[in-house]
Amino acid sequence: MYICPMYSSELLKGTLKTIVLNLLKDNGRMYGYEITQRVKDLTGEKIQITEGALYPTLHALESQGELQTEAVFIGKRVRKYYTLTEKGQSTAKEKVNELVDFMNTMKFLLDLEPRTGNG
Amino acid sequence: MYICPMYSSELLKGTLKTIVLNLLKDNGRMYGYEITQRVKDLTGEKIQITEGALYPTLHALESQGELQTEAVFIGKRVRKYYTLTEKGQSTAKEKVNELVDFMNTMKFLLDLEPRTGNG
DNA sequence: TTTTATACCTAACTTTCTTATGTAAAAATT
DNA sequence: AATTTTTACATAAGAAAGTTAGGTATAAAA
Repeated sequence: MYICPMYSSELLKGTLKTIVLNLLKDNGRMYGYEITQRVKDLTGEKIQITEGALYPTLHALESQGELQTEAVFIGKRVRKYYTLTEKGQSTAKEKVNELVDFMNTMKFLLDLEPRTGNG
Repeated sequence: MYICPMYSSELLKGTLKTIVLNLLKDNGRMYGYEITQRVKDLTGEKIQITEGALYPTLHALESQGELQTEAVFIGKRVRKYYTLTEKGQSTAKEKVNELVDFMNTMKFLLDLEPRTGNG
């Protein structure tokens, strides 16, 4: 039986806010549980955001003015939708750029794109 | 005046061991201070490994049997050279593969390589 | 002679997760 | 109808892996 190879969780550290902001940038509005499922689905369960990590992060982003919430009743239950504020939209772009730049630097450092001698 | 844009340090978390193991794989043997300088030079100071992070990491890798040391006197000072053990060599490969896989997954998740419809 | 660079080290603290736990409604299963 | 699973929110203790700050001491440069 095949066990899905999740990444050692240290790698995820520092990327959670970026993932959340970027998902909201692309999807308009989402609620917490939806975010965990979307990430799980998109990555084939390789990346699984835990609720213990996500909810505090959402609250922090909201208190920093990056996100705003909208409570919607689904039957008797409340579902909290999050959307980016204007500040959140620019932060999302910055964070994604920073992460991409970091990953490019890392790939170079790991010598995965060796110079071919014509540079 | 231009300030060098270092990455927010959370991103580095979880990648330090991989960087160290990979540098030793490519360079045969290195000492701690040399590693900090090499990374700084290779990345244009975008990634700076602090000694407070590096030395404990080197000690941990050694106690886990990934690295072995060789003390060399330079004048009156000791310099500690680290080399990969056999175990360290396979760990280095695994760690690099994992990090590359993770970065590919992240790039996909961030929708930087959108499907073109022919997959 | 004084400062900077080299070269090692540890410890308190912070950040950011994981793990565990709690609540409760809706849906699916037996 | 009763039980389990899924949905959906939340918090808190603890672990992991860094940063910041400090210490020691030699060699080189100013």
